[in-house]
Amino acid sequence: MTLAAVARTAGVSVSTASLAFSGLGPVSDATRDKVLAAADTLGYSGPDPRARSLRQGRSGVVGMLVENSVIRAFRDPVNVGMVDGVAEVLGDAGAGVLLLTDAPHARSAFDNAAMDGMVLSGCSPLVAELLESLRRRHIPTVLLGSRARPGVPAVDVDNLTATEQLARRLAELGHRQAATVTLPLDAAGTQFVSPALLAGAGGDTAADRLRGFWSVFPTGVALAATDSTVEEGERIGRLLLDRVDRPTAVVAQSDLLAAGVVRAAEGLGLAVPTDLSVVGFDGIELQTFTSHALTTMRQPMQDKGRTAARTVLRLIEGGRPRSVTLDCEFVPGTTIAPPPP
Amino acid sequence: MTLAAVARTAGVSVSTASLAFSGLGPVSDATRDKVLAAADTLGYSGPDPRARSLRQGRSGVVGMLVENSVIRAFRDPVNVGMVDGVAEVLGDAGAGVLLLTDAPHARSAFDNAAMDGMVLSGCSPLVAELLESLRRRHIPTVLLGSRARPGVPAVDVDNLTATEQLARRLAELGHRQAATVTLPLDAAGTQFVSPALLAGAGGDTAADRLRGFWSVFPTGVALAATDSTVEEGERIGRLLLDRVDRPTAVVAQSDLLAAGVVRAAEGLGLAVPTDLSVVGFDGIELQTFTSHALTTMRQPMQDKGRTAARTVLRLIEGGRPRSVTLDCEFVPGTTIAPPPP
DNA sequence: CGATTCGATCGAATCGATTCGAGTACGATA
DNA sequence: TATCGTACTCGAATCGATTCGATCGAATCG
Repeated sequence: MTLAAVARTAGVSVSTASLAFSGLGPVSDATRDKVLAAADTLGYSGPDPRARSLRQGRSGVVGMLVENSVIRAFRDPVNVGMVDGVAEVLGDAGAGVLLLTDAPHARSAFDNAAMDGMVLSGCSPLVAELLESLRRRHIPTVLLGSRARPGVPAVDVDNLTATEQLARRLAELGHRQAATVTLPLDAAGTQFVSPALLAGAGGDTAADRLRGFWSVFPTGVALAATDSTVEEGERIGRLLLDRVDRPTAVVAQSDLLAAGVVRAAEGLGLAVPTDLSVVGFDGIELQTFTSHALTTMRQPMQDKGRTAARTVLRLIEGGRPRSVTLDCEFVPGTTIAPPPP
Repeated sequence: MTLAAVARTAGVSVSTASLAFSGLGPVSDATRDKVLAAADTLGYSGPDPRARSLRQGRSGVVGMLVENSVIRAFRDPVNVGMVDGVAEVLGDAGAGVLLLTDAPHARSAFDNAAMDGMVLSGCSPLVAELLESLRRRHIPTVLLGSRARPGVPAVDVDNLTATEQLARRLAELGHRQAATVTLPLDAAGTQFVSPALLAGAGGDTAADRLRGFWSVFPTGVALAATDSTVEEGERIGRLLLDRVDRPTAVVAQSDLLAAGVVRAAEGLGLAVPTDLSVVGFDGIELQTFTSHALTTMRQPMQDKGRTAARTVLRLIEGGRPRSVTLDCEFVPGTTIAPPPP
């Protein structure tokens, strides 16, 4: 069923039929009715999106990349929130969301799909490569959760300052011996993070949060997780708490990691916050994970997604939107206290 | 940058350039090199997916619909697992996943996006309407988690039998007074579910699981949740446990709901499983939610997604794949015991 | 040496719409 | 009645590839 067939049946030209359907051009009521009637008779269900997108030069689809597999990415509510924000704004704009991962097997879809724009979230080691591919294809791109690049605006929170604020609270409570659990820092899976290593690192989330931590606790131990999960937080937490120089406070770079640290502490018979203070990052709803109200920094996940989507839409329309830094909000919680005497 | 420009620069015809690029036709090495060199010079990044999809009649995109908003859908790991399975298989096939919701604002994307096929998950009240739209557009569709329709195969587990097995375990332990918490049953948000109401219902997940429950406990009370969340499970759980005819066992239709019921019980000072037995459904990893190992029926979420994706791919290729029913596996857990004397 | 075959290349049709400029007919105005 | 304007309608170009059948040249075979 093509528009041509409908036009023939209705006894009008293809162009008129097109106008009648889209409701754009001046078409008499009689003609429009004829066309719609013919379409109905023939079971024509509207113009073929493929043809339309070729002609119009846009497909009405925006790609959204999340790190790792879908299942790993969406284990963290932060990613879910961001995708939700993106989907909401794009949906309102009549666009669809093509869900992509940086897994190797999804690469072909990434390279071959028709997309008008792209939201690249996370700081995958592949980002540079993917960006280059998108640049060659002239696909307007927005980074979500990493630093802007020339010609590629970014949407993020100020990770450094936010973490600094958290660390400062701990310092003000009297903590001198603090440690941190970072998000994955590099592809190599380094565990013990030294300042030297960080110097070479870029402006990733993990690196910025670590800088914020070190700006308050310059000698604090930093261990990197391999994933942002409760289990991994528990594992690293145990490593930290087993050290001879056991910290009195832990700054975890995500709430999931923080929940793991709390668990590790309780597993070792330490009370939170009396024996150990713990702060997280993200502000996801955690009642379901621990009985504590986690002290953390809430970041606006959905707003990040919405803003990224709006930014990419503006790019698609030819605008030159600027990068956006959104604000975090401190969540007091009940997992910090002065260090034990 | 078009293929035509590349062909001109390389001094060959467009058709030859196309053959050289796709690597399909017989092209001499010399020619191929010339074409690729020209492409490189001009910064041509491969054929335009829009044009290609028009000509080939397929876009390399398969839609996947989840219920509610992204954030609500992905609060339940079951949906995440299914999307992961779908993404995995489609990725391997070189296809992309267009993530759609049944929210009103996403409708335009649903109707206008170029898709070769569609996986409709859940039992949204809109399913009938969406199916009709897809039928008119001749988009091959697979249902995931609801009953097959004429011409539309489905992938699901045997919800009735699986729930029956769970209920039977409870009966065998001596329970006579059991209640159930169902997933949302209808758009109206009915809370107290009567057999009469169920008779009119279709073959939805919630209805089938309820039938399984009633086939063992014909007089058991059934309350419907409005959502599959821990909070909602706790709310309904309290309602059930406040009744004068307090049940000694609760069959929750999802693990999240079950976790909520466990919480409600503990909140009322009841011990699980001594005072109250609770079973769930799904087999998601719940260590993070309760200290109990939930007794439940594990359903293969990712496999459901994978199977649905394979089925839709077969449909796209013109095959006539059959509906598939996957198996569940009983997870003993520690939340059931004989009823208190 | 002529006929046959095969590999490489090309031209042109095609996918299904959108869109622009041109054209037509009708009614209104002077 | 002639002219102008308005409201519709149409034809044709275009988007950027893929693909089929035809052609051409060289190599192989009898």
